[in-house]
Amino acid sequence: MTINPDDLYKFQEDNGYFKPNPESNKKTFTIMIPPPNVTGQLHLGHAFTMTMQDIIIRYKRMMGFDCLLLPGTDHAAIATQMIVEKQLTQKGIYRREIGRAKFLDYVWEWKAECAGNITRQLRRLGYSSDWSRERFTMDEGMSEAVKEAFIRLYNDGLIYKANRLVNWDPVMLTSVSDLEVIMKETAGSMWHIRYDIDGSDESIIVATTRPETMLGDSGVAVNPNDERFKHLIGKKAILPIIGRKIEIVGDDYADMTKGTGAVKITPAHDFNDYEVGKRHNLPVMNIFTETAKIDVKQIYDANDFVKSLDGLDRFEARKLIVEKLKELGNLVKIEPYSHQVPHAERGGAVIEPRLTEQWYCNVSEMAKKAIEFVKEEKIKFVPKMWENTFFSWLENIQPWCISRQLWWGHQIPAYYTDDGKVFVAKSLAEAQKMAGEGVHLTQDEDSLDTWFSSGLWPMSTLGWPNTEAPDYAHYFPTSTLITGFDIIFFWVARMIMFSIYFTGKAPFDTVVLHGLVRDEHGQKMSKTKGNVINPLELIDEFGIDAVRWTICTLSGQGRDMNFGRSLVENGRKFITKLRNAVNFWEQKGVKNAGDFDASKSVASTNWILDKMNKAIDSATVAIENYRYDEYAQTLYHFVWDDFCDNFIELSKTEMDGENKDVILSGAKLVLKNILKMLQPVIPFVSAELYEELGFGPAKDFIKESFAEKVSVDTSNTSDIDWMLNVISAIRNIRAEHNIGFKTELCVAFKSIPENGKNYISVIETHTNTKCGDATDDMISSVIDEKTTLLIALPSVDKNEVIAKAKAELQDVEKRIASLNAQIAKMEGKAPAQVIEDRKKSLADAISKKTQLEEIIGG
RNA sequence: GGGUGUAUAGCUCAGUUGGCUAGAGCGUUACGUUGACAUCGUAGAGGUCGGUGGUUCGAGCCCACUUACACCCACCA
Repeated sequence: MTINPDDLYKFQEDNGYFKPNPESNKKTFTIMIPPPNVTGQLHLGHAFTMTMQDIIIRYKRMMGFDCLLLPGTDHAAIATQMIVEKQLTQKGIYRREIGRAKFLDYVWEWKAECAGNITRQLRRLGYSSDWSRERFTMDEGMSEAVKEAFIRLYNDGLIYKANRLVNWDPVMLTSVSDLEVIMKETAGSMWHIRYDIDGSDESIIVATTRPETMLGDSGVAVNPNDERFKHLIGKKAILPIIGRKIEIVGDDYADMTKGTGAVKITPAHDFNDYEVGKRHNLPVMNIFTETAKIDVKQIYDANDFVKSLDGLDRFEARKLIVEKLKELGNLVKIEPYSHQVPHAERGGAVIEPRLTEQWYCNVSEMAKKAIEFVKEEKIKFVPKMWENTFFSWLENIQPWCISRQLWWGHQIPAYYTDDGKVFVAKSLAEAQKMAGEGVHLTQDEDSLDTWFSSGLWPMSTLGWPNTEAPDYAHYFPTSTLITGFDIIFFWVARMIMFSIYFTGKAPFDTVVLHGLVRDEHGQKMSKTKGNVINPLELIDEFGIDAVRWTICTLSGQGRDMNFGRSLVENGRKFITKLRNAVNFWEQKGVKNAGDFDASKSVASTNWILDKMNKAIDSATVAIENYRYDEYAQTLYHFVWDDFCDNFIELSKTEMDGENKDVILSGAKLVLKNILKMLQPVIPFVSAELYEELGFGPAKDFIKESFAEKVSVDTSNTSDIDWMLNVISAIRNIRAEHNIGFKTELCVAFKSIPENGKNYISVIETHTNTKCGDATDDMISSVIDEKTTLLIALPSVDKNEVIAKAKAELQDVEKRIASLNAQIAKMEGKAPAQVIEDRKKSLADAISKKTQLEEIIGG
């Protein structure tokens, strides 16, 4: 019987298995999804984040917490608007022509389709979230939260309007925040241009990477300490081409070591120049349209040449201006120059600083609080190193430009009278009340930065601003946030700031940050490289459990994760191994085995139960510390090496004897706990096997408690470890001497209750002999504890054994010498325990030496 | 320019507060496999832990310097 994961998921979803139960008085554990953008499909990075969350949630559920995993999506203002606009443009539909309302209809249509896809994909991942609580950052409750937050911040004086230079995207025609600007190293040129000095034979040479902006120059800055130019301060330079007289000012901003030491000042198109201009009262002249084309209307002294540039793109204009300068003889030189050019994160347009009026949010106080909370460990970062990144950003935080000239998003709840008075209110009606009856009001056309609403996510999804909302009261603050490090500033920091500001509480107590998902060789996945892996295709090919398992093995230290198909193949192999082990025990009748009776336990069951206890311990520590990789590794090693390779093999020789019952019941107990530990990672296969082994219906496995340790007599477990070492050593010799060709060396293990000792027997069996047939009469030699295994192999050529022993003796002697030296140096300085250990090693080595000498001597 | 991270086997990576002879998976070599194994088992080979110097009885781990790569931030001359 196999179970279709999608069917099991659907059943569990339909029957409320993923829903929390606020009525229960269990401790809550809550994770909010980092809402994926409604811009397309989920990628592998999403699969990682979501699986990491789901593993923790499933684990915590088994640990007895009332768990809420809340799903949802983000409207992703600029990204989504761009995608939809692009699609419409291809169909010959233009946003500006159809107008805001109609355009938004299209976007909502797209959103519905896209969010539907995303949620379907999340379900296929096995994301055990409560879909009845699904949210979207632009749904009604969210709007309520956004308005409330905006109004409160406005009333508190933290949100305000200001006319400043902003990062302007001349393609999307909107402002963007500093974070949305990506600096790209770009090969360009440095143009050295000579500006003559008014009323003098002198001239000054400025260097620039953007000659076209000279049309907006209103000054030249030199360093006041620069002996070369000191005397020019206060004089005027004559702007070539136009002939405008512009002031030469002394300002520290001018760096004597950079360029020519003199820098042209274009206050309207450069953030630094803007500041310099302000300091020296230089005029601000905007020379571009909103699409970054030359706008001659704004250039009061434009001559015919400049007029001929009207409407030209900035880069086109650059060429013509450079030509002109060359022609006029003002171009001194051109050097190739590589520099950082700002690009829009979305769309990639070259950003043009532009003077506009925008809404800002002053977050400096919030940032201080956020830092305080993290320093006081009210919020912990995993891994901790990200705290530094977090601090350094918050310590230098600038006012956040929150308005966007976009249609898709939360429209700013500000209303203007015809004469420009502003009323900030939740609705037109409320604004009307404030403004007075009959006053004509229009709402601000702009919308909010998408991160403004997602910054409220952990609160707003639960019902805030209604602090009485049952979910908010019960599940806020949330527990853990799991997301990529790339949105620490965009999202994590904003959530923390907002939550503290509005509720006084941290939105979560732990932030788990993971790295980027790369390909097998650590290369970034990109379409151009063709190494992008679609998670859904992987699921189709390998099954969701194998994919989840692989994700788990790779999600560890918060570093980048290298993902390749071969790793998923390994995951699939592990699952196959598990199935085969279950299959083996089923054939042996484990289903009908009774409860494990510790009083009848034998060495091998004690041994495996002891290993199980240790596995439970280390697995628990691993997952509590978000060390998914260690969790997976612990289980892998326990299942494959301890349980399959050793316990199953050991039990084969015992299964036909009087210990059969206890072995089967022991195996059953171990199997159940293995499945329980695997449930969070591979929920579907584990559920299927759970049912197959008769533990209960697959659908209910998710509700099981987590694996628990059992009390076990460990007095004779080391015998098994010793024996495994013996077996391994025997095999080593056998392989080296090529003994046992066509035969299998079977090592049987037997507990004799009469004398309380464990014996092992080394048996040469023919391949068609059942392993389980090993019985007393097949024992060819009985080895007592500590007897060297070499003796147990009568068929070994004596000379070879001696040769080998001689070689080994040399190593042992070296080791004894080294240990002696170490111990001598340590004496009185190292901890007693360490010295003891070292002495024990020395004793072992000496005893080994004696044995070897006996062999050689004999 | 400032900051962070990484460097350990052919590849991808683990390695807790320093402590016995540095581990895993894949790959590789040899042997075996019709008895749970869509393969599996067993064994082997493979490492002066990026470099130099230091602290220590003892360093992959701590300190200083250094090299290479990656990423983040920063005022585009």
